[in-house]
Amino acid sequence: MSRTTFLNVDDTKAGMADLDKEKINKLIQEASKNSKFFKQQQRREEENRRRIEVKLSKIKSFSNFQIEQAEKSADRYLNQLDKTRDLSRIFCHIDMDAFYASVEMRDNPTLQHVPMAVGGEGMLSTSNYLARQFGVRAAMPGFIARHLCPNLVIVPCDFEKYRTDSSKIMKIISEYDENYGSCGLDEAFADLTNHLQIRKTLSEEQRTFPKEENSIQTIIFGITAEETVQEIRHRIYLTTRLTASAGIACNMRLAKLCSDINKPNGQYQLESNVNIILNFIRNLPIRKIKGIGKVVFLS
DNA sequence: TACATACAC
DNA sequence: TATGGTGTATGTA
Repeated sequence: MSRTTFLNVDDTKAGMADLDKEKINKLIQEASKNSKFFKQQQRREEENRRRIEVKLSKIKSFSNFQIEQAEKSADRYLNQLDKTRDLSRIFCHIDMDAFYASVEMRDNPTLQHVPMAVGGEGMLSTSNYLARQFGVRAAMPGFIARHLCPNLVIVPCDFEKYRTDSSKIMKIISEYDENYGSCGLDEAFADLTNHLQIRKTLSEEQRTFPKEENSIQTIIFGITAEETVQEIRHRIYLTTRLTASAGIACNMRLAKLCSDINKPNGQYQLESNVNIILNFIRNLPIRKIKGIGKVVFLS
């Protein structure tokens, strides 16, 4: 669940590809202007522009010699990092699809075919995919969301309920990596390397799960990382009736990037091959990298 | 070191 | 009419 800032709709997340961004941004501006918040943001933007100017003029003042030295030292550092590169492990990142919204839709089917969001009038936590079509997103105030989507249904947060589902999900993940790490209620990382070794010795029965809850039909999952993650997602669905997306790669950051690719209810594996990985990173929009937000992106 | 800012969920 | 709460990392005085 990411942040939408006051001026522009954040189109970097799933479900926002074909929106009329110009129209949405205009509506957001219309609803925001004259507010204290808006003026505060404008002041900060101005301050940031000034800081970027200072940086640029500093960059211009560097001599060719200084630039060469800096490049050399960067290369030395990169060389060092190259040596520490480890492609031998396999991580996965599990990311629940529109988590709070999905829980509410599961528990109240009348919400399933309407644009809805979870949160308060002051601030929304997340929205379902139908609402995202209107530009309604996490971290957007409810009253602005209503400008974008007058029929929006807003459901209050019920963290107790989300925590219950979350702990069921985390329990499943822990069976694949006892040292898994969670990130909020709807995300987790697991290092599957050890499990994949052990998995080779598991019987077919141990890799078999019912197709549906209480169904006699079953699915047998194979021993690859891809199939292991399918198994995890399937088990999460069996237990919670919620869908998850997942990414598989040789480290956590790459796995996280991969979980976004086939969202919702999909997964993507990045091959552990240096050239493939470098190519993947090269083609990445810079905003997708952890730590690069709106402000750093502009500078 | 303290305080502010940016970022993520 | 109106824009959260919490934690971490990083930059700056």
